[in-house]
Amino acid sequence: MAAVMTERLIYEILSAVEEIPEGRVATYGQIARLIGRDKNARLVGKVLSRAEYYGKYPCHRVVNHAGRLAPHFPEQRHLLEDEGVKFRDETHVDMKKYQWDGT
DNA sequence: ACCCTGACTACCG
DNA sequence: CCGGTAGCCAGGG
Repeated sequence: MAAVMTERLIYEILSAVEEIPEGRVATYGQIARLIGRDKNARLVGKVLSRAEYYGKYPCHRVVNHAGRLAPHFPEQRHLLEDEGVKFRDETHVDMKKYQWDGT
């Protein structure tokens, strides 16, 4: 049963990620909140780290609360810049301007 | 059940 | 939004 719940969790997380508009970014906490699990931000990260295994989703549009890019995901910056997202430095997205409002 | 781990976060300072 | 600290909770061994 625990496995079943995980599968549903994965589905919910990926569905939420799929809603992030192009050129916008969301935080792990935001995604967790969207699926009604605001305490499970870390789990969101875990699922996204394996997202490519489940299918293709815009996981590059998810960053941490400070706009920091995900580790072990070198292409993330390039993918975001291609959508017009500006960076304040090598590793941080300008959250003030590009964080998705959830609508 | 216990312990460790992590693509996290809220809270200082 | 930097750095350190302390909660957090599902997974895997």
